[in-house]
Amino acid sequence: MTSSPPESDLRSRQARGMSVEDDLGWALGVVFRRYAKRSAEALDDLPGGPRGYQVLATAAGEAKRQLDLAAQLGVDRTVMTYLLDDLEKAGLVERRPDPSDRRARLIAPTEKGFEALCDLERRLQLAEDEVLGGLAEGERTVFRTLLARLAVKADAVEHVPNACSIAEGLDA
Amino acid sequence: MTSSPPESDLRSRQARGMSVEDDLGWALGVVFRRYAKRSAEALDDLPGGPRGYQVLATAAGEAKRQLDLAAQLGVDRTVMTYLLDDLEKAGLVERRPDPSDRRARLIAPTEKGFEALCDLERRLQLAEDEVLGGLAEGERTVFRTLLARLAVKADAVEHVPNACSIAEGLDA
DNA sequence: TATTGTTATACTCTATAACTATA
DNA sequence: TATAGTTATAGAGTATAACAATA
Repeated sequence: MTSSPPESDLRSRQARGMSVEDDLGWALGVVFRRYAKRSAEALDDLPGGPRGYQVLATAAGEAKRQLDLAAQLGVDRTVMTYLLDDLEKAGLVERRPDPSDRRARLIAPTEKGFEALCDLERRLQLAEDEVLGGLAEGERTVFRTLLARLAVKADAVEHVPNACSIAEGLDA
Repeated sequence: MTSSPPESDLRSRQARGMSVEDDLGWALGVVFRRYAKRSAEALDDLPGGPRGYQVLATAAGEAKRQLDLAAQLGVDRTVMTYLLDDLEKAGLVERRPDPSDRRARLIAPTEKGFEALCDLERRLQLAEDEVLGGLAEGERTVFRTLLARLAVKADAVEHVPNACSIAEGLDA
């Protein structure tokens, strides 16, 4: 490996007199990458890693068609094919024919898939706890609450019809 | 474009009875991606995008050698070469010979680079404000503070010598 | 002999296009 | 004609390896 000799980004920022507290982007990136890294480790043996988990978790609620699953998780439908190939090979999900449309396949976790999901969720919980390790119990709650509000807002904004799609709908 | 028909991830989670507040990973991902998207838009015309900005901002403090810059930002040294090629072509940074080592190059923003940096920082501030838009003023401060503490902790943990490197140092 | 920086090459991930089978 | 899913292919982005110049 040639890259990333781990020198602290923080140290140099402080040396330059920049206030860390003022840089949302830096903090957000560090925390997110740390969580991403920890959860990727937790999901290491799962085909598709974090995305394999998302597929498993999403399909666990109710059997979903491949294309819907892809749309929901924001992955390309071709990627979804590969992802499901691997998960199916590992015996974690199965493709069932959709009785109402013979072109479509319904994706559902197998029994083994459900068991794996339980275990994975427990491991992810540990990763979360580790990331929040710097905060006291009460602070964690506050942080989670505020973050969740930002996320809900961001999620809504991102999916709200924009000016263009509204305009398209209007010219009827 | 075939991918990502924007259906709300949130809606489906709620339909499944999962509590959003409990899922740190989901919230962190949504908020981070939203910030990443907004800041990428803000840095659209800058060679290298967000990473070009990081290079510019880091080199602005004091001229740095390419390899140090690469290590600090966690990018491969070969990627740094391409990045600097583009930034130099745009007239934003210059490679100066290091007087103390003729192999090395010191990277420093040009005057144009400094001007661009000012403008970019202003644009990034707007992106930050947009992401934090869901919170009241006092809440923003709390959120920033808690996030910063997590980030500082995570940054330290990530760069602290681990058991292996400590052991290596011991057998002297 | 080791290190800085460059270049060429290979690999990984993802998207595009073309295909089949249904509708 | 349009859609669900598959496959093959091409395209970014990134890393690996070999190289020249210097230490």
